Amino acid sequence: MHDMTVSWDDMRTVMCLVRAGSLSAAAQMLGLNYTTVARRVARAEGALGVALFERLTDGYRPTEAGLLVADHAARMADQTDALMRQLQGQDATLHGSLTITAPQLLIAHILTPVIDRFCAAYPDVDLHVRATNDLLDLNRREADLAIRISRDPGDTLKGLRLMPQYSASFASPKVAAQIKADPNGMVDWIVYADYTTVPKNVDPAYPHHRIRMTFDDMVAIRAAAQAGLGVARMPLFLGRASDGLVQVPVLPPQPYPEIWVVAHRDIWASAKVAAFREMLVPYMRGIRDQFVP
Amino acid sequence: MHDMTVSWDDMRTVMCLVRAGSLSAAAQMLGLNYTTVARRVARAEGALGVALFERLTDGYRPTEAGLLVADHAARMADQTDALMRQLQGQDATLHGSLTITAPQLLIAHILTPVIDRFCAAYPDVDLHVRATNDLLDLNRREADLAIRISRDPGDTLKGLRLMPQYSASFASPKVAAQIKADPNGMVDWIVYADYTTVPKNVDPAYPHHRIRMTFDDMVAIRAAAQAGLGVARMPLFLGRASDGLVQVPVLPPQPYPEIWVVAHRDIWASAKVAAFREMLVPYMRGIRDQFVP
DNA sequence: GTCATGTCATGCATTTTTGCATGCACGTGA
DNA sequence: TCACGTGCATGCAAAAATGCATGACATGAC
Repeated sequence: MHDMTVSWDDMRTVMCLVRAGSLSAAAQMLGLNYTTVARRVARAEGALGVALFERLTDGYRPTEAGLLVADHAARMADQTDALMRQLQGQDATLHGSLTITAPQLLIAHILTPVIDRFCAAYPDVDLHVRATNDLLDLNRREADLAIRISRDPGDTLKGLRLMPQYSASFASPKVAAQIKADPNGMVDWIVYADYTTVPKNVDPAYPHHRIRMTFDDMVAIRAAAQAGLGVARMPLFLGRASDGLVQVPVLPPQPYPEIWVVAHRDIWASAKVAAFREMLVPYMRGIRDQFVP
Repeated sequence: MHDMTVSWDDMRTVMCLVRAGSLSAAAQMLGLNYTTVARRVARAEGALGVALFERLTDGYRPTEAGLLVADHAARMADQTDALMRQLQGQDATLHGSLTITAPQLLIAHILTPVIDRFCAAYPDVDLHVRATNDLLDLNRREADLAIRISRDPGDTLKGLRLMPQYSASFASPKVAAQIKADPNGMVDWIVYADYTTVPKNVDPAYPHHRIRMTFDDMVAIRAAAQAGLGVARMPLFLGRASDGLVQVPVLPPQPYPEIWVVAHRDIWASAKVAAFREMLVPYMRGIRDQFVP
């Protein structure tokens, strides 16, 4: 023991255990049995001659040395991520796996035709779609290509602006009729997350506003608006595509974050990513009027 | 296959194979059977879905992808090296392994008393001495501490100047007597490696010189001088300490590269390295007159 | 041509690693 | 207090990785 030669995979295991906090969680990350994690960690400690964890009843807590190992292993993981990207970037084939991500509602209302067409055109590509509002880490290849609603394509990422976008106010036809009948009445708003104020730039013709409720999810906001609970601000494409909603003039169309397609520089030009982009970009150009007033 | 999850140890194996050029050489580097190397490489290729090597009759030649993997693995290796140094640097114990390196002749004629004393004072330290003129890579922990004859302590290394040093000309007593008897006679030189000229700054009282032979090793040069084959330039400490050699005035004492003790910054302050330094430095101060005129 | 030496591939036995099942310790909440 | 969940250690059997032995092939020396 104490020969200072550790298996690199054992270092990776130590890193996962530090991050996960318990043997079983780390094992799940690695797709291993937790017993194996425990044994690998013990082996690493033997090889280094240092205790890397304190064994507590509620889990493994890293020592200073354990944190040091995990830190260096994290940088090794960065190297493997970079390698995978570069290999993927060199990949000139149109088969194998391609993972894209986009916000839930953009996929549901806008992107399904492109996805459908892409699958038909490239049947050998194994397309994975991750519909989430979370910003997946393209550096770690959680996705190869992302369609994002954001002004910022990101630092190590390459991006292309697909579309300008506007938001406006929408409500159920009944609520819309009430507002039209009585502009001086109280307008009830359904707002996103922790916004505690009514949107700015509302039309002065409608002087009275209040926030009736908040949600942290746009699907829920839309459902509430559809149910007649109030007025919601949302992107034009979404309000227009939603049954049971009509645009109301309370909030005139406002600029909203643009739609971008982004990918890591390393894989931007790879065959599968390029093929998807070449289908996506003209399609989005063709439906521009769904996004602007 | 082709799931893009490679074992880190397999990446290390690929790196070694790229560097070694053949399965057996790589296996020796890793302390493995060459069959294992071949199987790990095959497994990595399967996982990445890319050929990493061309199998030729005279060895494995890396493809572009293979070089890419090796490159990233090399940076991972840098991380492990840094980790080992930092762990070692934190080590406050006075037992375990300590590796020092110094030029062969410096050890033989100067350092043995220090080494002896150190082993006596710290019997729990497992001292390894690497007597070589090669500059071992302290970044890769080929040694923990080095005593070097060089003006430059190195970039990421920390150094302390131990001693200024001078060289001079030495020869067997018989040759020395001949030169003294006939300063105008031909002085035969034994010079180092590919030096094709007689040392500069020779005393003008001895006008005729020629290079009789060259060696690439100082031990051999000294032996030749001792055998009466000619005059050799060497550090003062070496000529003075060698039986059968006397200083000759052909070349007056010249400044020679200084003696430094160097270690990587990360481990300079570690207990064992510090303990050795604290024994080495005063000892060298006390024998200064062996090195200067 | 023949031999020696280097390379790699492959089948088989051994060693090592891994997963599973069981048992134990320590909390939490009924 | 007692059941229950979570987290860990350990013994044993299955699975995987490894080493060894053999054979094929190319190259260069004689």
